[in-house]
Amino acid sequence: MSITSDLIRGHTETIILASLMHGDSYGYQINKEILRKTDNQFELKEATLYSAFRRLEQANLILSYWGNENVGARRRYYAITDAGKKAYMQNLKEWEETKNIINSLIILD
Amino acid sequence: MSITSDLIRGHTETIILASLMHGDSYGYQINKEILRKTDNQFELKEATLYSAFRRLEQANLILSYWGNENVGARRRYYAITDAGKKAYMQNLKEWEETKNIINSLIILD
DNA sequence: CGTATATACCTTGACAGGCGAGGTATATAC
DNA sequence: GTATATACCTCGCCTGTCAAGGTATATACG
Repeated sequence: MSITSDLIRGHTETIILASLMHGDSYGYQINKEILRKTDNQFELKEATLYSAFRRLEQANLILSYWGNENVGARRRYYAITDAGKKAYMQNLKEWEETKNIINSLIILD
Repeated sequence: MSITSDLIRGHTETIILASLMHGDSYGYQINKEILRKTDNQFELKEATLYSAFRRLEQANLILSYWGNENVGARRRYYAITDAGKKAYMQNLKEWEETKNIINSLIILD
C-alpha cells in the first residue's frame, strides 16, 4: 500500500461516487473493484469506507437498500442520487484544478 | 468545510520542501511565492504553515536560523537538509503514483 | 498623533477524516 | 472443526488543518 492516507484524504467520497456512477453496488464489491482497478496497489480500509457511506447518505448523495439475497451474507446496496452525480462532477472538476495547483507547486522549474 | 484543504492535505510538507529546493527562505515569503505561483488561487494558512515547519524541523528535513535584518520584522529562515532533499524526491515520486491511482479511480471509462 | 496597512512570527484548542482493532453472520471446502 | 471468503458494523485514537487569537516593526496619510 504505497499510497498514504493523507494523500487519499478528501478523495474517498469521490472514489465511491465514481464507482456508483457505473451502477448500484455494495461495500465489499466497491472495494474489490478499487483493488482491481489499481492492480492491487490500493484499497479503502473498511472503517474508512463505511464512515464515508454514512456521510454520503447523510448528505443525500447516495441512498441505500438491502439486497434480497436468499443465500450468503446480506448486502447493503448503494445508489447514487442526482445530487450525488452533480457532486461527482464538481469533485472531478476540483480534482483537475487541484492537480494543476499541486503540480505547479511541487515540480521544480 | 473547504474541499481544497482536504485535497491539499498531505502535500503541505512537499510544497514547503519544493520551495526550499530553490534556496533558503522564510515563512512569509514562502507563502507569497505560493500565492504568486498559483495565480492567487491558493495559499497555506499560517497555522498550517508553521506547524508544518515544526514537523519538518523535528524530522531533520529542514533547519532554521534567524536572519540578521537590522530593519523591519525579524525573519526565521529555513534551509532544506540532505535528508529533506531525499524526502522531497520520494514525495514527488509518490505524488506521481498517487495521481495515477486517483485518476484511474475517479475518471470514468 | 492616531489609525491603517504591510511585513513577520507564534500558540491554542477544536474539528474531522482515516483507520486499527475489535465484533457479527453466512457459506464452502478440507 | 477449522480455515477462508464474503459481507457488514462500531469504538476510539491519531494527526493535519485552521479559526481565532496574540506580538512586534515600519511606512503612509490626514
